[in-house]
Amino acid sequence: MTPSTRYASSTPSLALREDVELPIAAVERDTGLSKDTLRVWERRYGFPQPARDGAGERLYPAEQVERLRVIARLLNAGERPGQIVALPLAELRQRLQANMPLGRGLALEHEAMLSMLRRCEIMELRRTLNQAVMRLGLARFITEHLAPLTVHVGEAWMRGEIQVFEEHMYTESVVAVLRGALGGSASLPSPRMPRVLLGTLPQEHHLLGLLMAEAMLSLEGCECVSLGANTPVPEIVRAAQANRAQIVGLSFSPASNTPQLLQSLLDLRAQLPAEVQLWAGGSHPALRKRLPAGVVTVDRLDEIPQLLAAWKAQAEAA
Amino acid sequence: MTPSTRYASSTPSLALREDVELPIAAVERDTGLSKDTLRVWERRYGFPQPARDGAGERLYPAEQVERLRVIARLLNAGERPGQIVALPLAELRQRLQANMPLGRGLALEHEAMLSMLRRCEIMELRRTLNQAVMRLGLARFITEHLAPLTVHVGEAWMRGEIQVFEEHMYTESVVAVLRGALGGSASLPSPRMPRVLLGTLPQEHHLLGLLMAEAMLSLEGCECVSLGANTPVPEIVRAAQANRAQIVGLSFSPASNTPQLLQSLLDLRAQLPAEVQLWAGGSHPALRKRLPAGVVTVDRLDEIPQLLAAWKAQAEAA
DNA sequence: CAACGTGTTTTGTCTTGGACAAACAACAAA
DNA sequence: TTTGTTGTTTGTCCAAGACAAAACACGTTG
Repeated sequence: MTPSTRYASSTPSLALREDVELPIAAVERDTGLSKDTLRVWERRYGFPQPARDGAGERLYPAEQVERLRVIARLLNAGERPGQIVALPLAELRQRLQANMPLGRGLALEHEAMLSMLRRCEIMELRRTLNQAVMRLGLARFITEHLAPLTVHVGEAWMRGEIQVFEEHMYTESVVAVLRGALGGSASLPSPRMPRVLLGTLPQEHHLLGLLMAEAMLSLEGCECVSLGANTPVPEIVRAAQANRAQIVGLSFSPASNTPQLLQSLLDLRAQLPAEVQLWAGGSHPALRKRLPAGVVTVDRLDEIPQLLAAWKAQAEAA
Repeated sequence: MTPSTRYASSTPSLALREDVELPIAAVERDTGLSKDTLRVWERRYGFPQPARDGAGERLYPAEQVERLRVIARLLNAGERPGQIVALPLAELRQRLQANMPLGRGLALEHEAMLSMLRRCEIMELRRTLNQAVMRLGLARFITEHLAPLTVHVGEAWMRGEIQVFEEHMYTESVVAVLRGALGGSASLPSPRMPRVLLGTLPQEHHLLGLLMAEAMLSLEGCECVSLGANTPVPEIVRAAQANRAQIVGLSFSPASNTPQLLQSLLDLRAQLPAEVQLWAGGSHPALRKRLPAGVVTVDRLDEIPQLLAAWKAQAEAA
């Protein structure tokens, strides 16, 4: 029923070797490029050029899959297939570097936390984070520490400097700290503030941005209902209705693809009542450009209080 | 890049109407059935039978999509396509009812919580959960309340009695409560207890079971590192190594498919050092059957203390 | 009764090459 | 700078056939 039932991740015995060859379904899963796209690239650009198994089915060498992964990232960054698919790996890597906004100097404290992450000192990391919450308060902690640190982790992952599992560990640690901090304070929602429904669309698994937004909103007195990651558009509409939400907030990491993002925002705006505001936030580049009418861009987390003030003004006018 | 860029779920103005027709990519997204499968069913079983647009492309009426959704659920429950695809909707619905183990009597308190969920009284739900934690303590709360309630929610979802967004809201609420409770107590890990690495494999998004396990383990004094949902096998191996984990715990919801589960366990067991125990838990039916050698089954959450005792005994012998 | 082969059927995925519409770039005109 | 037009790029869809893995049914053995 689901893709890749047949082959799974079967690397019989000598796993973790880098010379394994993946069938097309596995490559689709790993790179996010559809089977159709993989085949048409092969026809048009001559890459990838997978080997074939006994039955004539494609087998992609790990090296080509890696190259495809880099290509997929560049596509996300706005490059076009015809320009880059045939390029050698070194050239691709170079362009990736050029495209990155190249991380500015990082605070010493942040460096320390990253080093804890690399050394897998999870408990120590959590303790440090918790102390920072205590010292600065939750709001300042998020806007001044967590947001930039998370962006930096994301970029380091894009550059391949951080392993996937380290990024997972980071996410889990931050979730634990934030939820712990939120649960402890147990701020009561104010009746004057809006009910906010939060979520991310399908294909979008990063929920750190969402969680930080939830924290900021809760601190301002909003009643937040989160749907977590990966909720389809019609379900968000139903949830907004059922919760009588006054604002719907979505979060987009740089990973999600632009046309789908825009289309979903358009759909959502069309299906939500006009009096419900639609907020879009996250570090996706498309959010800096012009969005569909009636979508509020949340550029930075520390704008949230102002945006809420604007909402209140508008609500009182009506 | 990703599927359904072209059509998305574009339902221009009259949204939520039930007579819209969806293109094949949208149906794939909505039902989880691949485009190939949809086409081959049409060829073999005569259903679905989509209309065609001007360009000869399939357009599925909403009614057929709904029927496909029911079919997909029945497949998950073990039925076979040839037996059910051609059946009318009423018959399908009937089988869905028959297949369910029909929830045994539910405690009044649980009924109350479900009704809060349906009425979207999230804050009330969290408060009730938090009170139960206080009253019973975290361990009893989890084994006696949360575990059965979560199973019940999962079954209700399978039966279609609970909307997707309601299930998401439930998950988020429980995560908030559990993380809050864990963060508050901040139990220090004991040096005598094992370091445990937790995670779920790709395609497995349900992390409530994992979180409950993490709570139980932490209460026993284990140092837990969670990778969250959706971590590939090789990354789990790397993480286990980097964390010097002594136990690796995986969680499987009934949704994940059996052959992939078994293959992954086999892979993982082969790649982990022999002295690292591999635990598999969750409500997936395959866990009740015989698993690969060297995999410990965690049938119920309240077995965890005994299993830990066994681990300690074995560790001291070596 | 469980466990293990063996043969048959079911079923999802992969293959091919062609077609086309939406998205994009580039240039022209208001 | 904005707006419209033209040409190119690019991902998705279609068709029917082929095949291997999973599931089933059955008989046999421990």
